[in-house]
Amino acid sequence: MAAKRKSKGAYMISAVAEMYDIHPQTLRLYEREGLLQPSRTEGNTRLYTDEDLERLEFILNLARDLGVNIAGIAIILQMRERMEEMNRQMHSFVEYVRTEMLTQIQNAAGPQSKSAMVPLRKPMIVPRVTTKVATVRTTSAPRKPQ
Amino acid sequence: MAAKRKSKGAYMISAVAEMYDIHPQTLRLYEREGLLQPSRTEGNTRLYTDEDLERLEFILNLARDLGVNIAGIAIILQMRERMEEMNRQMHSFVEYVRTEMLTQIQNAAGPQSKSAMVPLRKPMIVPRVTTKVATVRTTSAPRKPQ
DNA sequence: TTGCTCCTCACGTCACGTGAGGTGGC
DNA sequence: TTGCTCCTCACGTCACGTGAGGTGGC
Repeated sequence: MAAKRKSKGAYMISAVAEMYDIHPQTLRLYEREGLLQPSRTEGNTRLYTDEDLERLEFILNLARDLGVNIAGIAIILQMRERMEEMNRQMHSFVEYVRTEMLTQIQNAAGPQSKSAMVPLRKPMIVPRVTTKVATVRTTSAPRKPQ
Repeated sequence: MAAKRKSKGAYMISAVAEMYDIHPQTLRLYEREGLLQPSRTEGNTRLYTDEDLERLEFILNLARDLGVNIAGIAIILQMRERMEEMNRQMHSFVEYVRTEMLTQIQNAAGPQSKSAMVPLRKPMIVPRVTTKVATVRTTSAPRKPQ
């Protein structure tokens, strides 16, 4: 359940704290532990972009709902990035194959024999992938807010 | 650093505890929390297979060296399985493309025109992927053994 | 000045690991 | 019997979240 927010904004710590019902010290803690890197104004005040907030939502989902500690969140964030990168590579590979295959076939057949092209033996199956974090089967209850 | 162990074994809890310098109660805790599912003898004694031990090593790496709590380990194990599945799909897709492409080109060209085949415009780049858990940039120190 | 920001220090609570204690089967 | 197993209960320690307290700039 993402909190509503305008796009292209930049928020000071108290605004973010209110939006997500989180203590400002907790936001500073997450930064100190390397989970979030908001930019700063010249006066050293933290500024949270929409990208930071998307990341924060992910973090809060892990911390509050799933009870993951900070070390775990750091690793999960890394794995999420790795999976997104895999996804990008996969899709660009699929795209490459699609176009390159046509080119190859046309080259091989020559301009006069378009009718020689036949359908693929089986459909190309592009793996569907999500980087969302699912429910968990551990019995340890998430930490209650303190 | 994996501890040495014979393949195809099945180990009782005290053997595993000694091999990995871990308290038997901790092994029972990990099972209760859903991280490990060793089989049981008819007399209800836990039996750890090599597969269980491989999983245990992964768990201990996360818990001891990286300081991840149980909820985090559960999620990371899920993500690891998902990434391994992605890898399998990716490689089978690559294999499919390799063979299907040849078939297509040969079909299109007909038996008489093998020379019409040209090299691909650019090499096929198969994404390289690892499901290992890397070092972490959080500053929180792992829990000391107690 | 007011209301924000920054920071450090400290404390309460909970999860995790472990120890004790009692049971039962090979 | 011995030495393992099973289980539950309980405790010490640490991480996480939060509050207080003092500073400084718009």
